[in-house]
Amino acid sequence: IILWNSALKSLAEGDSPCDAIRLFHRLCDASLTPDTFTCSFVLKACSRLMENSIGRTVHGYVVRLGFTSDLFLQNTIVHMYSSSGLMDDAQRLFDKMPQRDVVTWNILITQYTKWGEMEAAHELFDQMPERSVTSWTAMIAGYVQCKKPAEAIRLFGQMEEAGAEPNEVTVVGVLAACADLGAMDLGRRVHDYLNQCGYQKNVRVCNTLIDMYIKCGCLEVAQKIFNEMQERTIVSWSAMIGGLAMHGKAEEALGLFSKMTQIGLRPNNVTFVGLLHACSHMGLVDEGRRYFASMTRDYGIIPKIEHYGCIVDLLSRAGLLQEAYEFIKNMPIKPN
RNA sequence: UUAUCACCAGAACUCC
Repeated sequence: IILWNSALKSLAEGDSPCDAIRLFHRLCDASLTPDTFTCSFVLKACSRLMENSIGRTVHGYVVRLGFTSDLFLQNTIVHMYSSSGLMDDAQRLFDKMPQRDVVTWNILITQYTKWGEMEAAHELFDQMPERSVTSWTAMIAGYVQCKKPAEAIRLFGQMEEAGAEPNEVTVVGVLAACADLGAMDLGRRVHDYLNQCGYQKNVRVCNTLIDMYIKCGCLEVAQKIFNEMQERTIVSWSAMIGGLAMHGKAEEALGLFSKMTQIGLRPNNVTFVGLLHACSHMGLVDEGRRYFASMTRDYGIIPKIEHYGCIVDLLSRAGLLQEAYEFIKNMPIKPN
């Protein structure tokens, strides 16, 4: 069963979680008895696929196998229901659980925020017996995601008052809120703080810092952080390219893009939005068209509505209205 | 041997 579990784990965490479910069925057919680990991996696969009907079946197995007192597994089930849209089922299970831990609460809080139900999330947050850093972070990130950055920052203040230590993930949320608000003063303070903690080595932290400085109009600092990063991801590059475009530095954006491809990093669809945006603001019609073509030809990226939007924008700004109109009429996807 | 919670980048319109 251990071997099966290991295989299940990697499938559940890989890019084809439905294979984990298939394997689980084979395991059952082979009349092996799943243990708690087995169940947790299938449930994880279900969560990732938003497969709540299979998830419910697995929940049934868990009950039949007598695993209901395993808190770890119960939490996984709460996660499965809530992340796949069945908040009511999740809440019902939560309500009748004989014991809960901070993770149980965090899961439900996070999922309420994901579905935009900040009031419900906050109510749970107020009710929970003890809060971990994750609880605070989940709420802060939730407010950011719901476009309430001021609330996020207010909560961050309360977190400090409560004496909880923010970690890397927390600061990402706070920095994102600063970016949305253009609150560079607080952003800088957080930046100082994270330098002291050594968090500046974290790629996601740096990416968010870059984004924050860009949104606050401080391109130089963003660029400096980008240059000094020990390791960059596609997000780092895309943020920087998009930032340069945002500030009218199309040449530099295009230059950075070619540097990126030279080192063999593959752009993704977001990178192309930034690039096309740069072209559109500089009136680089031909370049824009070339990048648009290269996107699919060289990188196999299927353009989405936002890419078509960029081209329409590019053509229209350049005064090529007729062509823009033709382009819309010929789009293979439905224009919005 | 293995399991559960939080975090990063993107166009156009409006406002700033």
